[in-house]
Amino acid sequence: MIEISNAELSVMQVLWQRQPLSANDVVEALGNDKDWHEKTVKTLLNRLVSKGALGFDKDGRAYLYYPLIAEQDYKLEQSRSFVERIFAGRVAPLVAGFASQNKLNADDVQQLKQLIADWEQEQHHD
Amino acid sequence: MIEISNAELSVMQVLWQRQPLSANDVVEALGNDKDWHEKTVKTLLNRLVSKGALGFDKDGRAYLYYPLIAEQDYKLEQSRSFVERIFAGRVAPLVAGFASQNKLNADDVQQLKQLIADWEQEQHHD
DNA sequence: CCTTATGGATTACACTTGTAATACATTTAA
DNA sequence: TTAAATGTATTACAAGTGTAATCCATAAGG
Repeated sequence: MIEISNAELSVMQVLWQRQPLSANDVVEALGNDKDWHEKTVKTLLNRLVSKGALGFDKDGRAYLYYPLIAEQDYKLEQSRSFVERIFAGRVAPLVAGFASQNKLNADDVQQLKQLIADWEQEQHHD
Repeated sequence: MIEISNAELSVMQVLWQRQPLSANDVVEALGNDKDWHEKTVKTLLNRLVSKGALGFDKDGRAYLYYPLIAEQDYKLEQSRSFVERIFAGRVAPLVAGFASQNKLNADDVQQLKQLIADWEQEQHHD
């Protein structure tokens, strides 16, 4: 899988939200969170293109960038490898950590319950 | 928080399991999984000491290394920052990803249910 | 005692990453 | 029509990382 660095990820997030975008659009979209020079963002765009994470179409002189890898795929793979690395592949201990730090709210718990219900439903089908 | 690289983390895991250990013990313990030269492991030990992640006592000529940061603390912090970076701080979507890939087993679900039960119990106390 | 092996310390070196600056080719404005 | 602005491409440069090799002191073996 393509390696995307932290800084690059921020750029990907923008383009996962809205695409295609010109370099300037991306710079602007990042403006709120990041304090990056325009040149920095362009470097990141370039690197992402080199890595095959972004593609672009030409729009006159400018480029319009779009993601070549799906957000879902990327996040799944990252989760898998993170949980593998840190928790030997088990996700429950990670959630336990959140729980222990009071980082779970009612929404999270609601969603988790739903996931569990779905999972159990699934088991019955087998 | 101290930054620990991937390779360094493998060394930490060994010492979190058993401590203190000599450099050679660590090399040996890693032997199964990693195909690292002894010199490589010693470099990693050195870097971890520089970073303040490991300490050591002298045992004659050799050093006996031990962790200076707690496994729990480290993993909590890593989880927090990972989930922040990838899932905007919400843990449920991560679990959903695992669910969608059939990466949840009965054990995981059992543990999650328990966590939820504990969480709900906690709410009542407030 | 002298040589060799062994432990840690220092050095190496290419690649990635964060963070731009500079160069170069065109548009566009004056 | 010429200078300034603007887009991309190339170059920069230090810090971190993976992966060792070399150096140096000393302990241990012969």
